[in-house]
Amino acid sequence: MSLITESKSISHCSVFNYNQSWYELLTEDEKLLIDGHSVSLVFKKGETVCKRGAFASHIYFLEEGLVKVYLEERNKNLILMLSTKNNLLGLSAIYDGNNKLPYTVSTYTNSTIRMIDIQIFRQLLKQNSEFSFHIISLLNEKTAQIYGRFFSLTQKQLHGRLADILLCLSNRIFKSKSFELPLSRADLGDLTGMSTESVIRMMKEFKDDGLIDMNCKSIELLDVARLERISEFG
Amino acid sequence: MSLITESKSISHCSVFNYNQSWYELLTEDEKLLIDGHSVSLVFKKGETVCKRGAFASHIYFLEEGLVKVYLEERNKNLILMLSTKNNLLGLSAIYDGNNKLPYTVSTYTNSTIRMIDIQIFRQLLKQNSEFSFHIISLLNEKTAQIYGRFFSLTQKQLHGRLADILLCLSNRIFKSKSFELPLSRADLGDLTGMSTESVIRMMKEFKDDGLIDMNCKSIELLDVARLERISEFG
DNA sequence: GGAAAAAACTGACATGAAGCAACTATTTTC
DNA sequence: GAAAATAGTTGCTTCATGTCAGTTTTTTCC
Repeated sequence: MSLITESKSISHCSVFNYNQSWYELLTEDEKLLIDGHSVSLVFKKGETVCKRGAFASHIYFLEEGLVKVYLEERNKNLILMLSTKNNLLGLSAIYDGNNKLPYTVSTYTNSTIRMIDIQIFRQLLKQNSEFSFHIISLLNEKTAQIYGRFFSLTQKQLHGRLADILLCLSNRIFKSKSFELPLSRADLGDLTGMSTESVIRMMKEFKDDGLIDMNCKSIELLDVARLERISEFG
Repeated sequence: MSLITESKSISHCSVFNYNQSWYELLTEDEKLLIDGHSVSLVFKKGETVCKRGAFASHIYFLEEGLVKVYLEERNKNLILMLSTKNNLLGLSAIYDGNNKLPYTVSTYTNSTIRMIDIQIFRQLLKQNSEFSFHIISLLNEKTAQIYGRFFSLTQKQLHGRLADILLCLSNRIFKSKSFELPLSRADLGDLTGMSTESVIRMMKEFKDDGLIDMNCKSIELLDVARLERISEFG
């Protein structure tokens, strides 16, 4: 067997969707510690969970809902990823020296978020290496996804980027070819690095070409194979 | 004191430059294990150290030299980061399920790289939580940097992106306002997401504006304050 | 040390994609 | 349930940036 595998094209997806097995790696005592130092809060649609630059006081576990993780500066936004339930957020704030949040998180739908004391989380990482190994694994999976999006947004043009995001929404978030979009066109722009107007124009073009069907917020992918080709050839 | 700090602008740097303190966190036995399961190799300028898609067999510790970490696909390249000595590479390959390298690494200068058996490295991560905590910290620092570049390349235009990379080279790699560039203009393009021709034009513009002095491979930053302003305002 | 290859540069040109302005549709709010 | 705000849409214009084709300079290597 060759050491080099067929070079699969670079994945471009923006969703992170992990299971909660991290919790199962903790001992009973450690679980109690987490339980005793966390609270579950409900955020309404559109609320900000945490803000880039703030001191990181918690790790966030998204129990229910849909959120965006993004960077904002001078009316320019870049959505780093979308996250669905059972996903840990704020892990990136764990590093020596700096303990500020590197991104802002806000909700698309009403969301339930367990806020875990970051000191406790740190302590568990330092004492339970099975747990910290799992977290490393998790961070690396996220990083690989970010790399894919980085490539998509910097190397492909509008068609490819829009195809990427539509496929991603269908495959990873809604797990169906037709779905109701909770994001605005402006959000799709922040996700694909294009202007709102271009999102609209490009989506209309896709509709005219029979790639998708679309009626305001409801979207259906009609020709996935062709979308994948568009995604691949940029 | 406010919980929210002044929102410092998003860092955009592409270099990673850590010390080797990870090694000091190992016990004597563990150090011996690493020593016994690693070899130090010399790569010549321009050689490929590892290739995206290959099964990850090693963690790479750059003892000396300068390398680029990048994605390539269909004659499109994106340099994710540059790395100088005392830096671990290939950590991103450590995740459950998938163990393929997410990027390609090649050298700019003759480089000495210690290749550490990835299974041993994994084992140490699983048994020494101080060590794995440090690796988490390290991964997160890298991720924060990638976010900054992601923002730079997707939200700024050419002036800003070029200013970013020049400042980065000066501050983080060469630690001097004047330096001999080991990268080609095409590499600067892959680093900033612009075409080679645009790199050349933009650098000439910077030279004409008195921001930098430049003579082929040797570059000197003349007006750092103005470059920083250009970086900030995109 | 000189030929060949690679990298750097230049100008003309084409175009992808953003910005703007105006208008409509939909949602929120009191 | 009307008014206000927000989101979606369209055509037009502009400009930033890539592409191409050609020249010059630098580097590589027998």
